[in-house]
Amino acid sequence: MVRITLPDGSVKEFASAPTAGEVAASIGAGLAKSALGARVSLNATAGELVDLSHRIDQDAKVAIITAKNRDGTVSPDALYLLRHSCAHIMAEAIGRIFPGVQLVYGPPLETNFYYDMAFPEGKAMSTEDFEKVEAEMAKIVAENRPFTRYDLPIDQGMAKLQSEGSKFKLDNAQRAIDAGSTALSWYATGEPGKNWEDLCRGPHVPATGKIGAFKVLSLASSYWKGDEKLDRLTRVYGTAFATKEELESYNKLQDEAKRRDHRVLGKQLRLFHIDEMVGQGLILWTPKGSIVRNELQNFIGNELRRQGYFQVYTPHIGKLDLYRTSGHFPYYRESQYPPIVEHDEMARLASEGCTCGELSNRMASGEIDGYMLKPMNCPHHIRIFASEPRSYRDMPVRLAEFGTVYRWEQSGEIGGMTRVRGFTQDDAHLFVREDQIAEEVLGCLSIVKLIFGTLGMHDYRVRVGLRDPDSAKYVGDPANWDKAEAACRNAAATLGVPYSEEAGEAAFYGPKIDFVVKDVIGRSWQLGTVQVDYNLPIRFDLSYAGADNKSHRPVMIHRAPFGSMERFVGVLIEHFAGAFPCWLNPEQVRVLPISEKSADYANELLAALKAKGIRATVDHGNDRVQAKIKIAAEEKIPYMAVVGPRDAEGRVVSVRTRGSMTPEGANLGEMPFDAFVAGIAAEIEQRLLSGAPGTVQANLTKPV
RNA sequence: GCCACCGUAGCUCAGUGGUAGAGCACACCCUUGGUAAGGGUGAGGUCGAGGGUUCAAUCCCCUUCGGUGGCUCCA
Repeated sequence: MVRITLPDGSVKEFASAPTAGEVAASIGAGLAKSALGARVSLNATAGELVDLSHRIDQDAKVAIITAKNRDGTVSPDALYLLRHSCAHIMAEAIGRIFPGVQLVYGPPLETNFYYDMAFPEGKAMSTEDFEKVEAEMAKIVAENRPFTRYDLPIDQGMAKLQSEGSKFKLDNAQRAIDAGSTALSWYATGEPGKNWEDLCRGPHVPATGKIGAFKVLSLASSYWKGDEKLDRLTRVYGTAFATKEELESYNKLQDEAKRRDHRVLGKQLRLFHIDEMVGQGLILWTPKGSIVRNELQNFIGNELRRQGYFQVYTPHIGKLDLYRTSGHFPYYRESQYPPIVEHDEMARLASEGCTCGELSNRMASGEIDGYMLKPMNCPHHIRIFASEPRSYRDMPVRLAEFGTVYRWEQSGEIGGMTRVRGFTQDDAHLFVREDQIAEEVLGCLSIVKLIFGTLGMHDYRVRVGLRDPDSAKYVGDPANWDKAEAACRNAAATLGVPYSEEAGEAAFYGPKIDFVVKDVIGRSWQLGTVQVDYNLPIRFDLSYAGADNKSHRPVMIHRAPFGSMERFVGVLIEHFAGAFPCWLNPEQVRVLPISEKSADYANELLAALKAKGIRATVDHGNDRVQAKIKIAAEEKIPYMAVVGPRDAEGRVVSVRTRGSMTPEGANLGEMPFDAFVAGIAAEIEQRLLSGAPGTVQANLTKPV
């Protein structure tokens, strides 16, 4: 007797061990038909995802997986099964088109799946083959062949793999054995021995026909086991859903993501430019993007003054010796631009016949000096701190600078504004007494909180990087580490958002708090960071005079709430989909005269707006208003002031937003001339988000 | 850095072994129109760069630069 408990709490009893499919059938024929798999739990855990053919030989909780949950939401388990199964179908299809392809590994992912394969020498798949592959896949799906599992004991299974001669599958099997598997399983798409099959631990949907919709997405390369020294593989991405509708909405989402992509919007809205002639990964801030950046810098600058920071300026280069002391040179040589050597030195070395290799070595050893583009701002700031004697009364000393740094990123990693070779950090270094760490870290976080709150960015992750207790790579006194870690943890807790503590994620010099956001295509980016540092003060032998008249070592806090201006603005473009709130927007109001007859009134409004420091223009073109509206809306200008003879007569403006796609909804109606100007000014002054209470938009649309 | 794909007008893209096309943007003219594109005319390209094959290359081949998607990396 096997007792099966269903999710609603009801219990079914079976005389002999049923398969998951039989359990489904016992509940109803409809369920049996739509079932894709089951989740079986022997204890209180979430349980294991299994095939419908899986036999349940003891009492268990069983949930039958169908494409949609009972509440109509899409089941992640169902997608997992569909995609895992579709990976097999795609592999079979590709195998038909490219005989001799070796399979490596094909897992399902969050929104898609891939299959890594090794193509025979000289053969390669291209995106042009996608149609052919999809056509083959469609055939396999139409044949509705069952996924049939069979198990072999390890020795037989390994012998089978040996004879087939795939080192990749042999390795997969070996890893499964190492992980404790007692048998190896295969899945045939149809009949074992007759149809296509793959070593696979499963589970799968019952038959190929369950794949309602699929698509081959893209082609990429990967390394076997992610190791660049091992075989290079071809990775084919695809995705699958239970229905065509789901695939369509997935496609729509991808299009939407593309529309929000900061690289696309940045070009469309002329926010920044990357120029071949200037160099990869080097951002040129155009006038419009510069306005956004400037507003952000002013915003944070105000807060820094309030918190007692001192603004400093430092040059873009520094002597190699500075970086030998800080430890950046030569150890991080790979990620820095090569050093700059002076004319005389170069001439002398050339006459000696010094090779590049020698030059490099002699620089590393300190025999030759030169300058380096700064990879970080801290060394310069440290020298400012060290430039005068410091007393415990002066502490903390907070030095802030929008400092531009340069790093040599691999060419394949550079892209858009989020990964660049030159970027400006909203950097600051706080030189603090040990007893001030906790409070100062809190102060740093309050800035981050203010920024994220003001910009309405709530979808971020906080990571507290702690030291790995088993590692000896960390510098400093363990007792200090404990205190610093506690300070970071407590500070993170004040943010009111969930945070994760990650052991081993600390820098070697101290613990840190990182803020991580995702971009539209799901890539994670670290933005702001706060790091406690015990190391650099030692390397630079920093000190201050204590109350006891003895010399004490300060602790440094590195912090950059935005991270880098480039990356932050890139993420911000995507966050707002280019529609910046009024205070950040390059153009805040566009005045749209109905015709030339209203030109004077339009100019009067423009002058009044400009007098308040509002960024406004007039569209005096001979287009009709409809066209002017379309242009302004496409430029994502928050407010349009439509003015015609009626408005001039009543001294009002007709306000419209770039608003929604419903034209009527974006037309806000009339507002007195002075109230409009004052309303916009107030909205900017308070840095309100678009549509937030207090904005012109909200005031005009609020119910009477 | 590695692999695949891509590079044609300011932008988005079509196209061909016989020296190029659309839409939008731009300029000018007509139109003065009340909430997401009125109409006409025109200008604009060394087809990313260098080399090769060919009677002939934007198209085929090689190299190079740049972009995209991944992999690897990221103090």
